Amino acid sequence: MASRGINKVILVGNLGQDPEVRYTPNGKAVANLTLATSESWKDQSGQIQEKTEWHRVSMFGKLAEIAGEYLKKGSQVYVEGKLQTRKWQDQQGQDRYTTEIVLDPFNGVMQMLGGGSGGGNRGQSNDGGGYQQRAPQQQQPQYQQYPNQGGGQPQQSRPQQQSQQNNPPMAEPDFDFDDDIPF
Amino acid sequence: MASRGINKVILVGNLGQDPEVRYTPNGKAVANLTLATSESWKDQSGQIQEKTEWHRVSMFGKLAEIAGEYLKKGSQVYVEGKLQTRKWQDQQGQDRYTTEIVLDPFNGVMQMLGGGSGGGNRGQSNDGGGYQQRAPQQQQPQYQQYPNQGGGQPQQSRPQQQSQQNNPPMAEPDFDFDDDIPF
Amino acid sequence: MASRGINKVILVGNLGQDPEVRYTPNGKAVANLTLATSESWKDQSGQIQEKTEWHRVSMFGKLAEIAGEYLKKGSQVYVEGKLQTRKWQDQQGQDRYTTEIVLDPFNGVMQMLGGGSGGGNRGQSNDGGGYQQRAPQQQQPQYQQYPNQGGGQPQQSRPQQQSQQNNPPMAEPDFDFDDDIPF
Amino acid sequence: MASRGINKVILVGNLGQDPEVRYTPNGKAVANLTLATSESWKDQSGQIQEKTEWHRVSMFGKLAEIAGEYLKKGSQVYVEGKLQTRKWQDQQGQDRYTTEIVLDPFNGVMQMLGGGSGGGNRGQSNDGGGYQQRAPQQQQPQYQQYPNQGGGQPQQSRPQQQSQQNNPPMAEPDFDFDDDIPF
DNA sequence: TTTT
DNA sequence: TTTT
Repeated sequence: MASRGINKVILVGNLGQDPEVRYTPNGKAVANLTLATSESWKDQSGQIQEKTEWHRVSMFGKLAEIAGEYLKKGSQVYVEGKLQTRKWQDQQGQDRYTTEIVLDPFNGVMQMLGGGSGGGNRGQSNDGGGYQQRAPQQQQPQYQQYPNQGGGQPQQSRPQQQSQQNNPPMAEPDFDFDDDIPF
Repeated sequence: MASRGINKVILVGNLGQDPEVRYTPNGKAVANLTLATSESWKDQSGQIQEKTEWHRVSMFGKLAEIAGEYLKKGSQVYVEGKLQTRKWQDQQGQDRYTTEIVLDPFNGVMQMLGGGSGGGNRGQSNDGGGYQQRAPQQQQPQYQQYPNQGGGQPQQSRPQQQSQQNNPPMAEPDFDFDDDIPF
Repeated sequence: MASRGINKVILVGNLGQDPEVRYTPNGKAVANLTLATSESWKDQSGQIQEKTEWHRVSMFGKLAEIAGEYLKKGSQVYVEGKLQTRKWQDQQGQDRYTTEIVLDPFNGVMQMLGGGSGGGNRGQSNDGGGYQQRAPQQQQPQYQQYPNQGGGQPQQSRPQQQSQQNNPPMAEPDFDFDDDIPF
Repeated sequence: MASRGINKVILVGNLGQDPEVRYTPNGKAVANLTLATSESWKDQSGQIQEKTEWHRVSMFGKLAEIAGEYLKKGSQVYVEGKLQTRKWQDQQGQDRYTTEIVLDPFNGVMQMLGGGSGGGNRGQSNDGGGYQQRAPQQQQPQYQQYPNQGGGQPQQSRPQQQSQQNNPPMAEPDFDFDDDIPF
């Protein structure tokens, strides 16, 4: 993975809702987080102002499973990834663009914050909670992209469904992401 | 400027075109850069693939002036700022969202890269070229937001014009940004 | 503050001990934190290995006061600053070098993590806990460096004392840092 | 590679000298860079002050080879790695500590800046110059640490030599780093 | 020791 | 639309 340029996003924020985790036909997890970061300052009249920024964060595979298992609404988390803008069509067939923070296996870092009793873990299962997870590296690149499954399984046709509505379709990985890869 | 959360973007890339610099009625500069970062990798068949990501970068005041003076199409630049998503209406009155990297006086860093003959400077004027510019800090907060000018000068009505088309309006600062502040 | 180059450190870790806070003759706070970050991995025999890295973090003024008030041993914190290596003499008069992460008013960010009941606050005083503090900007540069006090107060001769021992002297700010500056 | 904490350093600077590249008995490259970052500002009397910070940067394997081939004194480079402090003994047997920025296969990023004629490449060989190199991921962890070679080749006894002098020994990787790994 |  |  060479590149000309650096594309890095670092966020520390709280989840606005439980992670959305979906599975590809091959059983790979894809998680979307909605993360809030906020700034507050005193305005000219001395009033405290606050502004919250919401971020869409996407991750895949093992990271997505960990997110689904340990994060919930309100959890505080550190994420590091790259900016990616995707084009999609809304109901009217118009082009729309959505920018997300994507954690891929080469740049993605996620760390749950506030370990101990104050941590952001779901339920009691605290094992591994509070541990950063670097996106596991892809060991042996596979020869099939996730969206173009050749097999006979019925496609879940996720993209098509979503392109009919006014919300962007779920992020898709731009790297190999296949059943046989152990993450 | 307290905050709950970290919202940081770091990019190193090349400008896709000369910076767009506009001026507010009060004479303050606003610059928009279009920055490319690209990744390349070998795909499964051994072919080299390349993917370019385009980023909108906005800066204000002195930083914007420096960008306008020293950067041009092709310039390589380091920028550090925050993610910000703005809502606007397109011609059809539909809500649209645009995500930008905003360099404000508290977090913004810009540095021109590749000094010397290979630098990204426009023309011969090299004074200060190749120098990083931290967004100058606001010394004395002023009492008027940039968009709500009270004076008698004719507004340049930039937002309105742009909300009639299908491109997002220019970014506006979310901090004080007034004539009397020396940046 | 122009610069040629970027010098940025981002840490998320836990304090190994309560912050050390000292005061200059002018009453300005200087805080030193000892921050642990650790990595764990499976070694070749499948054993889990862990390695902890310890970092010295220095901050000044308001940030130092906040650290002293809200952080304690074990607190989890995000810090962003710059790398700085200082030279000092040990008891034998030999040159020694110590590298620290310095949070100055232009680049420093500190954010307490794990808000709520799990937060890292000392005692009950939770006001402001869990809030990031950007190093306050210096409003009006003053004309006296912290170490060269002209007044009649007895110098606390901190550096001299410490240069007699085998521990590095406390970090000193490399920016204006004077009584009249409101931070 | 899980971790509790974030340990990240991002530098953009110029090399103070050509990279030092050495080879382990197994033929793996280890490179040390000396990187300058500088800040300049106007002091109280209006004089421009400048302060340069020097950083030791260590990298291994393929990254080290690229550094040795394409970087030279004066080259501008982006590096991203982690902070690591190593303990060593000087001639007098006293403990000394040296802090470095280490680019390991999991976090290391290096990008040569200032492509084109102003680039920092050595000689004419420009192939691949100006390309970022992420530290290649270790595909198959091997069972022998670099310093503990079992084979019959004569050790180059690098550490011992250096521990006799007052300069720190060369950095050593804290991860598997063996002949059979293709980087 | 670099760079501007 | 950039860059290599």
